[in-house]
Amino acid sequence: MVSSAPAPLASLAPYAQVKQYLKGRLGAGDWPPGVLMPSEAELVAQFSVSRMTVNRALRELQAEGLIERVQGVGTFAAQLHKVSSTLTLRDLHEEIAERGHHHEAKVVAQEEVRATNGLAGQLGLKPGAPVFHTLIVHLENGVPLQCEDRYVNPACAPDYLAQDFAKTTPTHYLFEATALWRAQYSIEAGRATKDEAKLLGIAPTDPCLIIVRRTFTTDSAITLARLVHPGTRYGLEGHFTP
Amino acid sequence: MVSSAPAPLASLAPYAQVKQYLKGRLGAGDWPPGVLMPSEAELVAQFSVSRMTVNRALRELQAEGLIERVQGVGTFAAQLHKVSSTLTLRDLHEEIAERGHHHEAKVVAQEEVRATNGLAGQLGLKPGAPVFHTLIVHLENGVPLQCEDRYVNPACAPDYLAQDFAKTTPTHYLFEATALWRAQYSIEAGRATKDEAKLLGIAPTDPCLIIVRRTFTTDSAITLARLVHPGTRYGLEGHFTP
DNA sequence: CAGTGGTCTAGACCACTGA
DNA sequence: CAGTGGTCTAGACCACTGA
Repeated sequence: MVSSAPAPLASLAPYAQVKQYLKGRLGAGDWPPGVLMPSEAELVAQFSVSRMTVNRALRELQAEGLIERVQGVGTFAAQLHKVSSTLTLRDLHEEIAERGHHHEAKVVAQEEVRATNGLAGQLGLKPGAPVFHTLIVHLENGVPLQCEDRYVNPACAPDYLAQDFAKTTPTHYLFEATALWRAQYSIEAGRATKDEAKLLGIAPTDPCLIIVRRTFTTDSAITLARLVHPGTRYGLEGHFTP
Repeated sequence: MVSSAPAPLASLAPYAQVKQYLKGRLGAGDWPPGVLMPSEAELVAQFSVSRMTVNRALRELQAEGLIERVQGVGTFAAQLHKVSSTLTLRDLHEEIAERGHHHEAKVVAQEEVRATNGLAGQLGLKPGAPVFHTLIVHLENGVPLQCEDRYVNPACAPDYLAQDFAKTTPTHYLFEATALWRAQYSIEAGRATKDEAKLLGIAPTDPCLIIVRRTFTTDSAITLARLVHPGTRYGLEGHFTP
């Protein structure tokens, strides 16, 4: 916090000041990608702080992908070579509620079935083993937004079939009832099945955004869900800032 | 590293050991969401390390969204309430090359045009101002995979039109030539335009995954791109592990 | 060899919460 | 008030790289 340190913005923790300073100069293009940046020792001198403080700032910038550090060599401005952004797959009920809209869920099916070979493989069960199945249409202000076709491993949520999914979404219930630890998903454009199209009130040829998601505990698969959205009514958005 | 500390795995830094221990117990469900976890002081005693070391482990777990910390109160197991995953939008050329396939780009248009009102607004230019435009079809092993309709702010990349986009993708060129700082995107299912369908060799009614992406420097918009992919040939995948 | 980052320590002061 | 986390310091030892 000495005169040589630029703009010592009041009330910001020292490590955050160092971080902000570096981020600003990176954003201004003062260190083009791949270029050697000031060493910890130089920043220590410049800001008159301890090395741990500078180190924290640099470690966090590294975690954010803005810089690269090599032991024994130095710190480099990172190549921003990919735009990686956080895509959040959330509970649809929350999403709709946040928009101030009304969410309604129509439960089309809620039953126990026998796992087909493919399904058993996906959930890590034996073919023919009992599996819980729900088919639910979610509406936003009365308009069908998502058709949720879901299979659940009974071992992970034994009470699944006893829930009233007109009141709680399966996503929400499973978040509460199970120890989610891992998830896997794919996002595709495709067509709804005939039944799904009917439930969504769209033409069978209408493009749909289809998300297939599997979640796991530490050990086993919890659920497999196919989420079909009319392309004209639902999209994903995101942004990326370092 | 005392006998009371469980499994002091050799050759892992102390902060990483603490982190791994907590992560393991969280994954095992030993601390259900919302529950009070050991304090820093308790972990200091348990692992016989300094508080800064424990603090680093906890801070990183917090950054990963696994725990929540409240000053004056304590550390709590987080509600894993959303599955947020890193979605990486990459250079298509790299993506195809990584699959060991052959990438080819057909440049359909490469020109200077005048910005329409809408486009000018998106790029922060005046209506009627000159804008660079390219229309390129990307093929994977000869099969059309993406139709890339892109507008570029001339101020950010004055030499854009002089590039040979059969050899370098616009994405790659712009990564090198500009100081990308922010990006925004949407992902939708929709239909290609008639022209796009012809270029992609699909029926105009075929569902497509459409990504619209805008990138920015610190100050101004760099580029607006509409990326149209045949739904049967392209999808996004991701996973999430804490 | 000097310079780099990776990590740790044993203390410190502080703001905050809840009893 | 005692307990919590947020942060900082001034030192330390180490592994690593390149000259």
